Amino acid sequence: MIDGKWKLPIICTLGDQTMRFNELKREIVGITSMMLTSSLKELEECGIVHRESYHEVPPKVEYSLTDGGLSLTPILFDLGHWGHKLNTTKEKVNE
Amino acid sequence: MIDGKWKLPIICTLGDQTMRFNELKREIVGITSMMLTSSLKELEECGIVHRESYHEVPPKVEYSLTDGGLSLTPILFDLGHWGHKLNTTKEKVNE
DNA sequence: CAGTATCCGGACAGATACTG
DNA sequence: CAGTATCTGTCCGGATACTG
Repeated sequence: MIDGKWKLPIICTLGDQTMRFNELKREIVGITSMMLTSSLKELEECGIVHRESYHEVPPKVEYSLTDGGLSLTPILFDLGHWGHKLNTTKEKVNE
Repeated sequence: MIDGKWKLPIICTLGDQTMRFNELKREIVGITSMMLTSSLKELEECGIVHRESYHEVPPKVEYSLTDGGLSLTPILFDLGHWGHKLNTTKEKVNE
């Protein structure tokens, strides 16, 4: 569901903010327009990301997490903690 | 870290049990020896899975989750719950 | 029983160039 | 600004056959 290399970085970067396309692109180092576009589209289809498009010139599109997406972040936070703890434990063993 | 198609199924199947190679292979539908071997090896290197090998004939190898691996399961459980809730919400919207 | 060796196809990430 | 189109290479997963 959140597969692909960039979904997690996007969700974490977005957090509780509302960001525009190029803001995200600048924040997420190494991502290309293509990857960002396709990842955002999939996240939107999953109901994780909300997309607000203003039909203006120049175009303006804002992305934010839906409630569903927001409810994922604490779990991701736990997961991050778990990964960190696991690594420090491993380092201790290696010493 | 837990990428690849089979890591999660393996962790979930293992749970708090100790299982042998072919037990896992039988339980996890569709997995091949290769995938199971390589996934188990990576999980072992991450410190998630413990491997106990008895040098007998016929060979006997038992796999179980380490404490680190066990501490992951509740998070995975939350994640599963989250995914489920997200889907049911989406279905409601589609109705 | 518990793997290893080898080959193969397809999906995906990335680079580049272009557009409304 | 916010994307799309196209091409390309790589790597992962899968099938099959073999082994201590």
